[in-house]
Amino acid sequence: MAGPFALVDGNNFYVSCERVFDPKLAVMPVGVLSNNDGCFISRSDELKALGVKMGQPLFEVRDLVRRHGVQVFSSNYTLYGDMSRRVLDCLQTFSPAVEPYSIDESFLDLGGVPDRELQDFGHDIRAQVRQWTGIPACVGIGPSKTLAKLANWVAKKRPEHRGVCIMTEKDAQDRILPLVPVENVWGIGRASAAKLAKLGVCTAADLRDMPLPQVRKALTVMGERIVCELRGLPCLDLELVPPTRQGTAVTRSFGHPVTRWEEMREALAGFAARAAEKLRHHGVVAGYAQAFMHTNRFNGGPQHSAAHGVTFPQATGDTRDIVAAAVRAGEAAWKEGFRYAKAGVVLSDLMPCDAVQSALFRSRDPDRSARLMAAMDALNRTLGSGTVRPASVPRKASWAPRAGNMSPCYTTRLKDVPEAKA
DNA sequence: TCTGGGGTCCTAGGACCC
DNA sequence: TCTGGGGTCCTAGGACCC
Repeated sequence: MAGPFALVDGNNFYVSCERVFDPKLAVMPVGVLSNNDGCFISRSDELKALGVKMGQPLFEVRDLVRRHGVQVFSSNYTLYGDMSRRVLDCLQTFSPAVEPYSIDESFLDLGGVPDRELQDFGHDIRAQVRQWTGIPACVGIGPSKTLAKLANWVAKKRPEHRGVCIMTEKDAQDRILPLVPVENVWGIGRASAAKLAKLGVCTAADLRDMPLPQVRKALTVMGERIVCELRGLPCLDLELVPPTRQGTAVTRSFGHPVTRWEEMREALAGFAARAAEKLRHHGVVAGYAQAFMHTNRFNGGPQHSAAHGVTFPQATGDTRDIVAAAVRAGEAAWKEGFRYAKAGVVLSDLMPCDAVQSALFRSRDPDRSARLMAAMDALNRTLGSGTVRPASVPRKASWAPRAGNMSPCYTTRLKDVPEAKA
């Protein structure tokens, strides 16, 4: 196990992406909404100061949004994904071992950087990410991933650190851990925090100092691992090769309630086609497909929630198989007379394409299928997604999620590239 | 009226087997 | 009337993450 580890995290990442391309947003309260323009999932500091919470529904704060001129964006994952890649390119110049952890966070192995240089190194990372991409970031450094995460949280919360917090030394840990509420430790959520509170464990330091058997009893093996990491004994290494995934899903809330099977069928077919693309992108096939749908659980109307699955005779990545299975499963789950708010297609039992067990009676020649899918993916990549699609998927979805204020794809679509006049 | 999406891991409990 | 024990596998559900 190497280390120390750094965690680099883009501040208010989606909001920062919007700000890079629209400088007048810099001093305004800005928020980015979840799909379907539902909840706030990224907030500028100004918006946080107005009291808008993470995950808060837009409709609850409409008044405040109007009064304060809050700039509200629909999420633009094409933009955020591309910005994320640029940040990653930048980080890779600082360490040969970088683990992208989420769209806005990466772990770096800083083995080989002398302790006394870590502070400057952290500031260099921050400055270069800012200069190359325009994204403000914070850096936390510690002997384990959990302590690096915790240091990053401190760097973000406490301005006196100027965006970089080093927790490699024991005395820094002893100083800082008592100040961090235990629910801010990576892996401790609401339920665990409530359990710990009953035991009088309130801070990261309290948790670190718990006897292991007691931790195990309260939080199982996960808790034990967290405590070891808090003590500076790394249990988690960088994951430099992404683990093979267990499943993949495409699910959406609808822009309006869906009441007709016809519309649901189109939606499921579209989700299935997209899920099949994701499979092929990862070089895997699926053995099982599930469709689910449910009504709006918030509105007190008649509720229905159902799921149905189909096992493939032979694991497949062929859009035609997956769409057919999803529609069949959906038909079994469908019940007339409800206002459906959301549906999805989940694929599981994934395995690498080359490990597929041949079915005794197969309906398709796998080589022909693979060639057809590759051709279709290539066309959709170059000519735009949805150019070639199953006949059951309409060009424009009637149930499409709301996206009232989407920013341009500044970095990935030629007509959206910003113009500069010199 | 309006409340996201996509993952991972662990555990408990039932089915099944010898 | 008395009615085993221990293992595996699978699934559903909870908890957590961003």
